[in-house]
Amino acid sequence: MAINKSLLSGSTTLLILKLLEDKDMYGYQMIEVLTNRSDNTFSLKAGTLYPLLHNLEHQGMINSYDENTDSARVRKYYSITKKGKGMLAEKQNEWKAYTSFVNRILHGGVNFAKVN
Amino acid sequence: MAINKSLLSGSTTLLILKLLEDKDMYGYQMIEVLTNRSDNTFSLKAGTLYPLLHNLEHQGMINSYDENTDSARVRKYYSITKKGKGMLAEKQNEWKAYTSFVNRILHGGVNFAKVN
DNA sequence: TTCCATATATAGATTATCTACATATATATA
DNA sequence: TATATATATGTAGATAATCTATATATGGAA
Repeated sequence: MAINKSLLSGSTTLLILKLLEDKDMYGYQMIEVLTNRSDNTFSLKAGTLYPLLHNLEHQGMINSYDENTDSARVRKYYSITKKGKGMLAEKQNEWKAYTSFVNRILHGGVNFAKVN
Repeated sequence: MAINKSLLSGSTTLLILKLLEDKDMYGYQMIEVLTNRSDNTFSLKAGTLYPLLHNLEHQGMINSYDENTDSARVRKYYSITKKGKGMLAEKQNEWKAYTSFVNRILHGGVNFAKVN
């Protein structure tokens, strides 16, 4: 399997799809969850997330629906589609392959003995 | 520790510095080694590598010297500097922190129970 | 009422990587 | 011998992911 170059930077998509696999969420909530789960070391910026969500929806990976709470405020929830689940599986494999590769370089191991 | 955003895409620098920690190498050789170690799934492009090497040298992370073989061909070898080793240590920590975070999202675990 | 948190959105800048091209030598093959 | 392929380094311009900055609007707290 060739490693998709977009993964090198694009792990944000992987994270978003994974969150939505668990449950429907709205954008601001995703930012909060990711910040909390990383102990505040990682924070996805709103200016990164919203265009990404629009793009994923355009590609048919996720769907959106407005949820009217009792107040005037409207939250835009997203759900993952079947196609999106396929993309998630793919990106998870790529993530695993790429991190295995980098870790092999960083820590050596059986393949490190290979002649160069 | 806040995760340096440049790591999300910039793991190439980490790989290069790690290779040079082991031994001096020339550019084309780095490309070959990384390709081989990844079982041909990853290939760093020359157009990516050479500007990156020039940049790292400009920053004082690596030094270069020409090695004249008996033939007319000249290979440009690079060695890592003390400063470069510092950068390598930093980037290794960031790599570890970021991959731990993503893996926590992907696989759940103790911190997964946190309330959102 | 004023400030901060919540919530979504877009424009423009930055940066890493890519493709494509250029140059030159070494080696293998037709 | 000629020609293609591998080795080796380099730059220019394009693409894509993310960022900062800005805009808008509501809810709640000081």
